[in-house]
Amino acid sequence: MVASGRRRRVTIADVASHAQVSVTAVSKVIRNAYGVSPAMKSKVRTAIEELGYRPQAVARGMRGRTFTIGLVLPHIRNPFFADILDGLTAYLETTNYQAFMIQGGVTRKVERRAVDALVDRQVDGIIMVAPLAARARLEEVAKEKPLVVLARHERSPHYDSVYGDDEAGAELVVNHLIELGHRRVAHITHQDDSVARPGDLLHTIRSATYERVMTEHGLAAEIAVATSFYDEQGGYDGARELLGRTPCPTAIFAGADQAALGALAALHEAGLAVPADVSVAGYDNTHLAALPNIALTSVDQDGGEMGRAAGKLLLERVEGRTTPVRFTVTPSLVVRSSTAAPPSS
Amino acid sequence: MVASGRRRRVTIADVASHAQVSVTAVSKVIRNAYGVSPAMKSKVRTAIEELGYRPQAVARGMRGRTFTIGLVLPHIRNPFFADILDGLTAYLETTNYQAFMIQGGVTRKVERRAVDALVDRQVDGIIMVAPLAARARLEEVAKEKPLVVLARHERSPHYDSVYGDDEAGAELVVNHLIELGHRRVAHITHQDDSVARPGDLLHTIRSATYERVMTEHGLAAEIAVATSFYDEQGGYDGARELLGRTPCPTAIFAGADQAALGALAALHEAGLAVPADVSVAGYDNTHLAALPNIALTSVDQDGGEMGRAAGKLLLERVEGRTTPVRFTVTPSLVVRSSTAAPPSS
DNA sequence: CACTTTTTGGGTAACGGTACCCACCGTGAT
DNA sequence: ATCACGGTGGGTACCGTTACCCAAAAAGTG
Repeated sequence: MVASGRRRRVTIADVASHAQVSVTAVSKVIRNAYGVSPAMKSKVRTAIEELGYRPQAVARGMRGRTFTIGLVLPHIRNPFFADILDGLTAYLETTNYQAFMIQGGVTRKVERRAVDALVDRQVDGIIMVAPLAARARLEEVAKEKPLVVLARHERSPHYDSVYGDDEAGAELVVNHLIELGHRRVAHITHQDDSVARPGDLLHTIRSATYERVMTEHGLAAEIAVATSFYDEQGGYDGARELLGRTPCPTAIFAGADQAALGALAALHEAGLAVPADVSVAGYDNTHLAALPNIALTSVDQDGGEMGRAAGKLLLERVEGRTTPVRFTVTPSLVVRSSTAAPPSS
Repeated sequence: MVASGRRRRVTIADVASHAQVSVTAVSKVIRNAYGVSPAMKSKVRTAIEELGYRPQAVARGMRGRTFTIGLVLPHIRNPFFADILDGLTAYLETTNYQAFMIQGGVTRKVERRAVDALVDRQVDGIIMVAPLAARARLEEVAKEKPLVVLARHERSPHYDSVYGDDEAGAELVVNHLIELGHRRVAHITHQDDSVARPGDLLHTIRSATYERVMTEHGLAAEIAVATSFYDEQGGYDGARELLGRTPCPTAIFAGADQAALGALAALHEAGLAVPADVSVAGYDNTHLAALPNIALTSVDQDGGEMGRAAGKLLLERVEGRTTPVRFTVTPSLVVRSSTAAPPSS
């Protein structure tokens, strides 16, 4: 009645007395545990229905599961993350689990707080997308909760990994640009607060692959890398830096679509036409890349599939699996009109 | 030791025995309740420190608060939502609370599931951004948990509202376009699964204001509205529909930046130059609008401020306030080069 | 100095479920 | 008729924390 005195929730005891059975019986039915007759089952089900009972996850969590999993995203500005989330959500809809999202942010400290917050709230498992933490820290986390790591090329015995084959993807892009006739292909890469092994980070793999492929084509001397961030501002800054060098590149491979958008902006501002003067390619094939006025050549990797896989692997771990599993996605190149042969000059 | 037997967490009892005090004392210290001597306080603090104790939110939730609040976003594809989330997160950092995000999706059914999931997990309060639910349903939710509704112009006695002055914002845009000399100004609006009163929905307000301002300028005959969605595809479709009409508009006011991006794409595809042939304006002033190659005229409303305000109001309610509060943000127009005088033809 | 009041610390019953264990029942085999 | 047994239902301790209550000690009062 009082404003602060919110309506008391229906509990398992209410259901039990309404159905004239024991609390245990109700619990068994909702967990569909062994040892309940069909008659009991339907009697309890009816009572649950009639009272609109929903078990309180928090209370369940004290003894067992909360049916909650935590998704740690660096931020929600990258549409590619939205694809991952959608895939995960779609998968979880077939289960009793719910995913909550929390921002891992741009520093390890914030990321740690986010993970701690999830652990403190007894989630049943955690999915971390492109985490900054060192591998040792991830294994710590995995010791507390089932863990799946997305977008890092690690294989730990203690958690599962889901990632795209960034080496193959980067190779597709760089080869594409070189085949078009470009020699001065530049690259925009990312640097953050991460302390993972460089070889495990997707942006490091993309940039290392860029350098390798350039070298393999005898273009080692043309290697030009701008280090900034995988976001619009980063791409803008990176492109400006590259354009300031002499000679100026005829193609830019941005390690992410978001950065590619920033690069397009910088090129526009510099009065350079795309692709007539400079070609631009990105990575992730976000839906913005498909817009006709952007028409960005990009690497497609199925984010939805990655999210789905992560959810599936995580629940397997929640159910008890302890052997590590790795799930990889093969990328493909989507050529659009932001890339073309270099100016003939 | 066993793989499934994860390390037992440090509990309040461990802290108590380590500090040689009672469980009650520890509880009092972490809640900083009344009745603890400074000596006791420091003794307990040290023990907590030494054991690395963190209270388990789930257990706290059984008696009181979980220190968790739930944020229901329709989706995470709109960068404007990211601004809101950042503002909220920044505010909550000054408190003990943590926000978890969940997708409300595009249908009322999914939204309901999301809210139920939060309630079942005993969050202390809920923030819903642009909810689809009817007002009655929102009041139901508010009966269960403290609630703040963002981006809907409702004033309920049972929850708080935070929104921008969409009437003022829309007026700014339409006036701007008319002052530039446009007469055939068209509008792209949004339609979804919502069953709120039209007058409470921001997109309805924006479109109604568009019609009102047009009429006030004697342009009632020029009113042209395409109904689709506030996203890239919706803007694309809407613009194509508008371009198919005769006479074709010289300016398009898209109700959201995301839709404006789609409109830009459609115009580009149709071979029309912006702003030479057609001017385009959006709403929300997302950071994409600021990119030089997009340079979208848009309405700025401080999403971060809205998120912060929502967090503050919600915690006030959690603390016991029951009188409704309304927080509004005054928008401002940011003119960029996507709008100019109409072709002289 | 006796007596009240305040301060400080602790015991313990909840909170809402789960899961272990036990009792009962009817059946089929001996 | 006795016994063992799978199937079914229920009693209850426990999960980690809070908040109510009480007791003892300390401080203040006449």
